[in-house]
Amino acid sequence: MPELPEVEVTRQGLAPAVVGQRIDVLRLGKPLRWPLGVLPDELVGRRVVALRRRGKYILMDLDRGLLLWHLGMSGRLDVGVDLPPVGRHDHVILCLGRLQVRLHDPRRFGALIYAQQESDPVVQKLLGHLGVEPLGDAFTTDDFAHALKARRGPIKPALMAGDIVVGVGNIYASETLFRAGIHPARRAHAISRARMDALHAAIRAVLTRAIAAGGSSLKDFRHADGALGYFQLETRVYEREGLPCFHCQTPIRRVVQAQRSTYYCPKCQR
DNA sequence: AGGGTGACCTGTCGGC
DNA sequence: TGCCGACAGGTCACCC
Repeated sequence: MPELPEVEVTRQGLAPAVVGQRIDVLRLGKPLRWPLGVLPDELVGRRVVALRRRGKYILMDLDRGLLLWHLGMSGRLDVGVDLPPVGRHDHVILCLGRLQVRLHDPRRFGALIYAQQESDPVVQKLLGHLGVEPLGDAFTTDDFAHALKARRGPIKPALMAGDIVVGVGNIYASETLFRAGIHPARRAHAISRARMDALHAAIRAVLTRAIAAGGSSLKDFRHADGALGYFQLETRVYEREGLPCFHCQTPIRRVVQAQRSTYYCPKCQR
């Protein structure tokens, strides 16, 4: 579910509540994608120092070590002092004083991992191969064009792979390609430099706008405080198969690429 | 090395 | 109503 905007909105909502707080209890429910890597009891007493984001991971820095959170496809973090009773899909419960943080994840593709430091092999295995942050200064048009030139496959899976640029998942890949007027099956290296630049700009614009809208709440996603995101009201092609393109009225098409649905306008995108 | 595929897990929805 | 397949925001290991 959560792509970069949803993870960033989650981080922003969680940070003011948990930074400076001390972990009193950590309870684990059904197993997630990977084991925690430490006994929960050993984390008791540690203090949350900062919350960062790298791609779709949330890095929770503790006064000793760090916790790496991932929301998978269906995960969300709920935070509050008065949350409803624990449900069957609340697989991690973190108590910080009266405050609770819960990882709610029906499909359990999410993860919570502990490491002593960011340079640990466990962390590097997950983060080491990631591309640049799309909203940072390191995401330049020159580097982006250079990386795309080295890809012979279709642009949409290349965009989602995460080794060129992070955070663009299935919704935002379709949306950014629509806004840049690029057909999702176009070979990456064959896109003109001008259109690569347009895609670069679209990635920044769409992700920035999606964060401002609070992310996309399709099924499970909610902010840490339970609020919904509204970017799904602004999508132009995603899940709009057969509906008229907002620009030219041509019916939006759905195709499958690398086993994921792709939505595009056959007239506006070439 | 890039790119495709299956796997992980649970829930929902549409068709018969 | 019940069953069955398709599909859902991610990403890893594995194959060529």
